[in-house]
Amino acid sequence: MATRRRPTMKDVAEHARVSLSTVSYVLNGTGPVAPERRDRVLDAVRVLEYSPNGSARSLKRRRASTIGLVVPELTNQFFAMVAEGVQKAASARDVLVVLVVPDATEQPEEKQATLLRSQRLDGVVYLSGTGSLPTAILELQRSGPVVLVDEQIPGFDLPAVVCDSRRGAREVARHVFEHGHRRVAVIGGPSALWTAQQRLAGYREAAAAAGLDTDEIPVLVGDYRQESGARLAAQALAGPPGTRPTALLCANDLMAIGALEHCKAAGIRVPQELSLVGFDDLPVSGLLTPRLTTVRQPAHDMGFRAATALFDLLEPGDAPPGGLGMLPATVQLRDSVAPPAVPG
Amino acid sequence: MATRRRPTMKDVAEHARVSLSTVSYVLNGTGPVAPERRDRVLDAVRVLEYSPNGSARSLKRRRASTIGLVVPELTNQFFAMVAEGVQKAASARDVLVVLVVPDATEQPEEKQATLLRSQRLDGVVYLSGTGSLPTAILELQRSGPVVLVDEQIPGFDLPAVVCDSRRGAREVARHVFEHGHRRVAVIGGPSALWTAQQRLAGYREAAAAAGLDTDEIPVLVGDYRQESGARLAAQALAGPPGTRPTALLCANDLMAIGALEHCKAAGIRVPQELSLVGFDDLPVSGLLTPRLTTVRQPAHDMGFRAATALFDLLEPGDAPPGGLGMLPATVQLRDSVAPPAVPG
DNA sequence: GCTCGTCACAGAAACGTTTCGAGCAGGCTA
DNA sequence: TAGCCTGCTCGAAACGTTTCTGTGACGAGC
Repeated sequence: MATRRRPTMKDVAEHARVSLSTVSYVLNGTGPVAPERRDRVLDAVRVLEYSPNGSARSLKRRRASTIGLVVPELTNQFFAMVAEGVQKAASARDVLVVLVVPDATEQPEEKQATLLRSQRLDGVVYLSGTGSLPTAILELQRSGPVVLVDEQIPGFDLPAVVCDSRRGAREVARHVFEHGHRRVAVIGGPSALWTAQQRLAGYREAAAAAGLDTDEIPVLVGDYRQESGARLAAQALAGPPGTRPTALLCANDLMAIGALEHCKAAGIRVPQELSLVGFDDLPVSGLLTPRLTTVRQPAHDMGFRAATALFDLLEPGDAPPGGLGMLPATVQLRDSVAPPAVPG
Repeated sequence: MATRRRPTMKDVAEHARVSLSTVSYVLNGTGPVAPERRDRVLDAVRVLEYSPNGSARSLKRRRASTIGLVVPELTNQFFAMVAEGVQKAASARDVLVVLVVPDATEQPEEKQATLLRSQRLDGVVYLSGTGSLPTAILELQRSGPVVLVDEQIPGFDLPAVVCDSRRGAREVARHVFEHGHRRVAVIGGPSALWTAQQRLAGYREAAAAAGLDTDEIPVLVGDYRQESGARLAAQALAGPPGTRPTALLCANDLMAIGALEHCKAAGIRVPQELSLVGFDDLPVSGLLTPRLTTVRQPAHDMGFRAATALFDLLEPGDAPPGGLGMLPATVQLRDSVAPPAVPG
């Protein structure tokens, strides 16, 4: 017995004794079809177990019903949460989400653009994370809509869903300064990234408001990964005891966790000897000892909004590219901040 | 100026003054083409910025160069790590990975099968996680290759990449019993899942070896999520002090973390008053206080192998469905296990 | 009783590839 | 020189949809 091939619309049409176009009309709900013939078609579909060929459909419709999701790394739970939000918005529209993790690939940037141009993706939600060049985004953007998450490129007004990182950073830093810290260090993100710049700016605003000379605050540049947090914490705390910072402002939770890791290894007690704050509020951050004081971003919501905005862009029917705008970032006060051991 | 349409092979052919088929031969490396004409084609491709239309290609080739990745939830870092492994194997072959998160969707199971039948996915890597019915997998499997990760369905010999959960569970439990614990409770995974069964079996083997009556060990059934860990820990520890278990064997780290969360809230000191072990070795597990004793699964590698096996299945050219087999699970001894407060 | 619209339907032309078969040179063996 | 292979090239037919255009039938209006 020959392996039976998958049924096509033609088979359905013959089985239902109607034309190809009628089947198409029934399946898509376009065009008027008499009830009796509609039922015949639907029956045939059921009997033959027909399901439409997505490739042919994409080819004809000039739309893949698929979007890309570029994530720097999945093991960062913040990205994972955003990804779930994107998934949710997409699945509600029967749109597939293809995952692109540039770091796991060899030729990252070029491939991405090629991918979009190959008509297999209608658009892209882009999470810039560990410091890739934003110029790649512009290249992408030439051939299809791109919505940024937590990123903005000065001078190019690309659609983006962002959080008020600056304000969040300012408030969490203010919390630190209100405890009396005067010598602090910043473990920042990749300086090319908008979030890194915003958070740093927020820290500086708070420092200035506390009467500090912002130029004297050391800024160590990390890559938003745990390892760099540990390494830079070691570096920041290397000086002689009297001159060491009493608090570390980390631009994301992962680096704060790395810093905490270093402190445990080095026998530095947190928060008694060193205060620590992060950014993102990962699910795990509340479980550490001490529980990490940080800033929460509505990750799931950001992903959902970004995807929704992308769909609005793709079908400029009804709504303007809404949903964009600045989401609040809220400080989560917990246990990793305490007054410095030696005030002043 | 009219918005210029995307160039097609026809445009390339005209620009290079060759036929359509010649262009195709050059692009795919199939069929002999004289060097001089080959260069003409390649030039034209560059000049016109041509890139092939993926939909048309898929339609003609009867292959989408896309696989599906079904994950119960991304925020579980174990799944995220597996996903990265899958990504890596796929991107090496220019295959796209579409993410399917049934929980984020409304009609989970039915949609998945439909998806595979629509020729938009060549195959699927399936991570069964929080307890969906394995029967859905069989339905999927009827219309395309499916490779399971950390799951096996008795009676159906589906390709799967698994870890030796049973052995890992046995050894970590033995470690607990060697510390003198006699009253333990199991916080298990969904009983429909192979991993849950295996791990429970491993725990029981160790208990039997320690001379315990395995029937007397309470088994609380969770769903591999943190919340259920916290809830079930509360339940397990509810009895009067003398009868409470002195150790909790948790079938994955997330539930162990939940249990730890409950202990902190309830003022139960770990490991002094209660020992705790998990399974998976999430990146975060070594950072908790106390650091969690658990069993490491090579998550990234599992994902990579599963995807590789899927590709072998899709192109039955060279290798047999290799890469399948049982990977080792290695115990990570850390600080969450100590002798019971009152031995005996 | 004829034309005119409307309503259902069918035919056929795309969409952009891949690939089979045929054609057409030119060099080789008899 | 006739025949034959070999190497390159092209035309054309798919692949399975969507959708434009055309065409009967039918009722209404003069």
